[in-house]
Order: sequence, then structure tokens, then C-alpha cells
Amino acid sequence: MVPGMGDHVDKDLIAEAKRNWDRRGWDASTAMAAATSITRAHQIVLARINQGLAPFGLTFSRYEALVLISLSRQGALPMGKIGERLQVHPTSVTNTINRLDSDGLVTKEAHPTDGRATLATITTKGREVVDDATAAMGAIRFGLSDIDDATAHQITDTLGVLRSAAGDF
Amino acid sequence: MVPGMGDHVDKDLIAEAKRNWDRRGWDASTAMAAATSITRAHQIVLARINQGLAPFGLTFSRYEALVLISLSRQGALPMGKIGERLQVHPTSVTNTINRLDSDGLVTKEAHPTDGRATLATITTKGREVVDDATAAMGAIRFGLSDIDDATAHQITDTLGVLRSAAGDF
DNA sequence: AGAATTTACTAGGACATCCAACTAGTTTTA
DNA sequence: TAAAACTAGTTGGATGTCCTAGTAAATTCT
Repeated sequence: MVPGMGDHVDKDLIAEAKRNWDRRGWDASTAMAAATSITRAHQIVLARINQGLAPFGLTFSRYEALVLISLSRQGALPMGKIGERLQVHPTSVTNTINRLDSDGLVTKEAHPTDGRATLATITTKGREVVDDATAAMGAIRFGLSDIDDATAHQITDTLGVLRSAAGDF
Repeated sequence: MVPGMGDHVDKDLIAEAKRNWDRRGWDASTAMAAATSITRAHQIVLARINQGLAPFGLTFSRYEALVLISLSRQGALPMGKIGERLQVHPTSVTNTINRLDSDGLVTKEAHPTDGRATLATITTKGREVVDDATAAMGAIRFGLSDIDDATAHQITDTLGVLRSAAGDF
């Protein structure tokens, strides 16, 4: 599936790493395995999502921003609000929105009342693209088409414990 | 915890996004929530791990590579083997090892029997650093110190379903 | 043996993310 | 109201990841 980096493996490399860790009597092997699992899951899912979005000229981050804007009442959001909702750094928002802008999917406009703020407004083309992309994401179930809803729920719930402990909610 | 991008949120942004999704009758909201949760969990854990490794001049990817080499019998591994084990692209390995090399933690040497291959060999300094870093990781439990082992196990298991379905093992 | 194919790694480029520092506009304070 | 403090975004820089393409060496095939 991913060329050039050793496809099919057959054995669980994370479980093997954990055994190595335990064998040496090292601490936190359980946490290490969980952290590594999260990293790997992220890598797998992100790759699939980006692959599914490529035909629309989008990446996951750009897609997320575009959806967020499209769901707002005015079809426009201040940059800061976007970073807040997507939980990313302001500079990432600038980067993402600039690209959506140059692709003609949003426009950057001055905020009517706050001279410091910039509004990212979705364009007609942006709405078309995001609708098509959303349909595509539904079709591939965000890269999780090979696991069922019960498992997906479980992933959300279990990681919710982590997120909650980290202050996410 | 992460400055500049809207700290403390109070409400679960992912759950809220899922409700929005459902309200519009869009498909795959469960998968969307799971994918987003994975992304966010990855962001949280990676940030903590990197913060914990910073004092040693390491990042998670460089740390992973260094550990892998340190655990090998010879204290040396071909570049390709590293990418295979860590499941990353060959160019990422080159990047990672080059940095470890310039930091004096590994050396790149010609493979004794295969003229194409390059061996990354850990140095004495590399062993010292990786040992210290591993102790630090144990102390912060790879960024998961605020969840218990049972939850960590559950994360590994649940994501294991995903990884297995994706052909990881 | 010699040609064709495969394998190992690197160079250059596209993206995404974060941090530090800077500009400009807004709000608070004295 | 003028100065101080804060907020919104951007620029420049460092990392990491992947892809495409290209070089060199090993293996396979005829």
C-alpha cells in the first residue's frame, strides 16, 4: 500500500517492540506501545484520507478548514476562530487558508469591525469542492472503511479518555 | 498547554463536529469522529514526547531510530532496515540518520558486503543520550502519564484492530 | 558473461506543523 | 487621552513526511 517503505509485514512490530522493552526491564512499555500505536494509526488514516482528497486538490488539513468555514452561518470565519476549532497553531491557519485562497476556494477579507482580524470566506467553487470531497470522504469513511462503526466508536471513546485527561474537554 | 492556539476548551470539539455532521444527515460521522480523534491524540502525545526529548536534542523520530539501532546486536543497522521497522519512507530515514550523524549520535558507514547499503552505527555518545532519553520517556510515560495502563492497553488493542485491518500484521 | 531488473540510498520539491519575533490594531490603565 | 498591555496575523526558520527521479551496486535472466 505504501511503496518504498516495506509493505506487508506479517508480524506486529509494535507488540515486538514492547516485548523488547519488557525484556530489558524498561519502564513504561505499555505507554510506549500505546503512543506508537497512535502514531502508526495516524499515519495510516492520514495517508488514506489524503489519497481520497487528492482528486479534489485538497489535503486533510485544508479539507477540515474548508468544512469548518462551509458550516458557519456566514460561510466565513476569522482566522483565529479556525485555529481554535481545529486546534492548530495560528501559523498553520495562515498557511492553510493562503493555499485555499490561491486555489480560489476561499477569499481573505478584512473583518468589518475588527481591523486586526481577517475573515476567510468560502467561495462558490469552494462549496462545490467541499461537497464533492465530503461525498468522497463518506465513500471511504475517512480511511476507516475496513473497520466497523462499533470499533470506530471505541476508538473515539478510548482516545477520548486521553483527550479529556489532556484538557481537551 | 499549547500556546498561541487557544488553550482550554471545555467542550469536546470532536463530539460537537459529529453532531453537526449528523444534523446534516451526512454519512460516516462515526468514522469522521474516530479519524479526527486519532489526529488529535497524535498531536497531543507527539507534542509531549518531543517536549520531553528536547533537553536531549532529540525528537521522537530521531529517538525511535536511535533506540532501534541501540537495540540491534551490532549497534548498527542498514538504512533500509530502519525504515522497514519504523514504517517510514526511505527518504525520511536518510533525513533522520543524517541529523543523528551530524549530532554525533551515529555514524554512517559502508556496508561490509553490500556496496549499495549504508550502515548507521550508534556511537558511545549516542548510547549515553539514548539511555538518558529513555529514562526521561519512562518518567513521562511517553506522554501518557495521565492515563492508566489499562487505558493505554485499550488504546493499543483498539488501534490494533485498525492496524490489523490495514495490513500491519 | 552480458543485459535486464531489482534494490539501496540520496537529491530536490511539496506540504504540514510548530516556535520566535514582528507589525498593526484594539482594549485597558493610569 | 496617552501609555501600556493585549490580540490577530504574518514572516522566517526548523522539523518531519511523502513523492518523483536519478545513481550505483547487486541479482536474475538469457
